[in-house]
Amino acid sequence: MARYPAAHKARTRDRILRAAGRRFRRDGLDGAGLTALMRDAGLTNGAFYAHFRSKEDLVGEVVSDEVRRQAGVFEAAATLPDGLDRVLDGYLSGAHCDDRAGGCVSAALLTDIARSAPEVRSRYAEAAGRMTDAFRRLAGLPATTPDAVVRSRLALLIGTVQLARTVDDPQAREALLAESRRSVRALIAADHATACGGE
Amino acid sequence: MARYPAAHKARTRDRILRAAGRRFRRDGLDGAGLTALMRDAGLTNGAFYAHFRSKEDLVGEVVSDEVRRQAGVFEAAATLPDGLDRVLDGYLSGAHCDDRAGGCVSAALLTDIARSAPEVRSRYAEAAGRMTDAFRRLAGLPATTPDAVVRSRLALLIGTVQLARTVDDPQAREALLAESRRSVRALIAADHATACGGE
DNA sequence: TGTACATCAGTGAACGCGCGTTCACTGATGTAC
DNA sequence: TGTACATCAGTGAACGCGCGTTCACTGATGTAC
Repeated sequence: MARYPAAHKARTRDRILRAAGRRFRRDGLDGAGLTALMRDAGLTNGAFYAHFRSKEDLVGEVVSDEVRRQAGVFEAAATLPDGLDRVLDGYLSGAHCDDRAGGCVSAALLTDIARSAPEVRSRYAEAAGRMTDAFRRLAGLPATTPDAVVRSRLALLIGTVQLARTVDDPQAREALLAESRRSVRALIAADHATACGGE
Repeated sequence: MARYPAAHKARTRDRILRAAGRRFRRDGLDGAGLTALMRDAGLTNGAFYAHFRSKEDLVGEVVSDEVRRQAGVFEAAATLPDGLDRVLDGYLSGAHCDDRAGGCVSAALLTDIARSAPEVRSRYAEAAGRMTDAFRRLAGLPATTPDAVVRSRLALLIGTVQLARTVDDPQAREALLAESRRSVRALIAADHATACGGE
């Protein structure tokens, strides 16, 4: 009995997931083909089905993975004293707008995800729960702050980057990003007040 | 010389635009095929090229048209005393989330649009300018309120509906919508204060 | 009013292409002896 | 240590299909006489 080390296949699978993550964010879930994305991963098309049942299966895995990655960014920043400022400045930045392939999956693919198969949507929703919890901690809000409040803050981040990506004029784009940075800070400050003082 | 009345072709073109608007919002810009969408319009595939140069041309026209339609909704509401409340309650509603094919094109297709050809993006941006102006008036804000501020409010509306569409639990979805209704009202109230008071 | 006609909106088959998927195979791997 | 071998990750050609697009054509139209 001879086998490749178990880690080998897992690493290849990870390479496919990462390549797919970039392709999907750049070209859309429908716009990215398996052949191209397998070439990005250094493989040929046929190897795909040794790792995933179907393209839809891959989409679910990628979406779940990428949302968790974003949650990880929030979690990592939450250990820093100025973590929230760093995240807001980074997320609502021209650099993030320019780097669709490497940026937040929600900002790049949320409308694609919203019309995907139920399984993809529910995998997104599950991972988004982690992202919500991470952002709550990052914002220094108590666990009693409802999910809906935290999600609404995230919706502002996500919607802003999407809209900013359609604005070609760099100054107008930066002004939009800056206004949303200001707005989300104001909303979070009010959330703190609500959490402390009640109503 | 015999011709169909000029209005005939224009009406057919409009039927195609409306059918495409629904298909695109339901299935995505890549996911909707011309054959299906022409069938929706009561025509066969071949007739398409008598009305549009290419699918990309159609996408540009549809995006532009649909954003203007949304701007029209805001403009119409602006004539009512409680127009803003009506729009916020309608836009940030479960009904809007459920009606992707008939709802706001930005909420249904913004990530698709953001990665489209430059011409599609610029047509979106141009029409979005009208939507911004309409929303400024609807919110009762003065013309001096910067585009960036109004756009940031729209980003919250758009992002919220997109995110709400991934939330399956009806109560959790409604809570998110309600929180964003509250937040956008608070932000607009602050915008009024800023416009009046300075700073 | 009735008929022949030029126009052109719309038809529907066909095109090449890239898609997701399948499968017979190749060849590098670690193991057994 | 060296060789034969079973495993299985990965190859690459092939599949049917639906895509966007083209084009020779059909047939309903309003006009000319």
